[in-house]
Amino acid sequence: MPKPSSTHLHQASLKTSLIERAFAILDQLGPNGVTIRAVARASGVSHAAPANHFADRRQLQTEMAILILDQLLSDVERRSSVETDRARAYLLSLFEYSQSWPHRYDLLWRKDLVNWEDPQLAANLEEAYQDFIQSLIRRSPRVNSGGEDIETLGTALWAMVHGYAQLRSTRIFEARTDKATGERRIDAMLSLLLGAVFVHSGS
Amino acid sequence: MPKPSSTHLHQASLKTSLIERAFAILDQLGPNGVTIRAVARASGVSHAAPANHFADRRQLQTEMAILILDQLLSDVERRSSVETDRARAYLLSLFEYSQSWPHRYDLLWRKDLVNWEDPQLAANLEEAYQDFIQSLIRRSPRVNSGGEDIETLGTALWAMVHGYAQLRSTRIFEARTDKATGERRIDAMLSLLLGAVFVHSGS
DNA sequence: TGAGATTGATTGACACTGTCAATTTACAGT
DNA sequence: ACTGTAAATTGACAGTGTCAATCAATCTCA
Repeated sequence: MPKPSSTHLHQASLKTSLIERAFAILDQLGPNGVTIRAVARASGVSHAAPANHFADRRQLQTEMAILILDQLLSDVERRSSVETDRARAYLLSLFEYSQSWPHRYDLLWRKDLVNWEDPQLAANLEEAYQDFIQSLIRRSPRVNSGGEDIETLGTALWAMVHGYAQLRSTRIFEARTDKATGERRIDAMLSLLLGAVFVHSGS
Repeated sequence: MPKPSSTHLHQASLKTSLIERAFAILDQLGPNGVTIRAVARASGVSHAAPANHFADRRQLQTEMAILILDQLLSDVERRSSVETDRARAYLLSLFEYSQSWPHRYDLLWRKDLVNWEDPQLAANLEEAYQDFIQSLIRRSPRVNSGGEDIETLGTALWAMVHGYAQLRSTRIFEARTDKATGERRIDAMLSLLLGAVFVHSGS
């Protein structure tokens, strides 16, 4: 039960301050800039202070990843409230987030920087993914046979958006960071996959 | 015109030896293990020797990326010679390579480790991608309207395979490294996208 | 042949990094 | 007041990339 006042000389518990600064650095310098010492420096504490709150650099970044995923999912909710198609909300939010916060998105999927064995992180993603699949089923209950095809479709959609987001930051696939172009492209790809499949099986 | 003999005390020019060792380390320890000093150590030279052949650590890895892309494309050719569908050869090779050589595949797309502004690397990828698009067109010349749709389809396919390959190494999408399962999944996704589209417009 | 230049490797240093150990500081409870 | 605990500090160690100075061997050209 930590009191709102400080233990030492920091207002908020140092931990939240560290994470705040870490995000500022991440957005500016990318994942490589997020060093324990840089974060400590930016928070005005000694280089070993963070060790009291994060065992590792990896654990700091893992906790950041959890927050990033939270953010992303709240974007999904926001979008989902103005658009009826929840599955689309997932995919479009995924892409938009990756373009708006490239370094956060990068960090999220970096297996060497983030511990994906972390139960909370894994559970949160799993839950989101299952919800995504459910929203796909709800969207069109009478797709082919069992749920196997829907699972495949969901994987294909998510992977496609993710892959496009990642590849856009290299050279392949128009390297322009023009977000509008990217969104048009994503839209076309989605109707390609969604449209074709659902047309194929009824409707 | 370097003679086949050594300049100092190395048989082959040190540069190729360095790259060889670098690949061995990469395959074993992943991208983070490929440090200038480790490569030098493994080659039995001093820590600053590599500087004569690679300006940067980044440049070493960029040259490795070029070789990786070469390898991958030669896999495409090999597969393409036994399968008539060249577009499929691209996609299946892409996936198989990513599973057989996970660390090489990782390195290839790491923007912070590899310089994608490098003209040769960029040109090689661009050429491959255009060839892939061409093979898609050749596969089914009478798809919708212009080449715009094909371009979108190509992007969707490549992105999907790439995204699936990457996401498989986290937790989402069966984390099992069971290659067979992955290949079945990829196959299903491909027929989803390819099948649906082509069915949709003729055939 | 021999003198000079050039290439390639070495050593040593610097500023970083993550992490650990020992220490000091501040607070809480009895 | 004393003790104990939690948190922050200092200091060290082994790594890292990169740069400068040095040194050796080869090549070039007269």
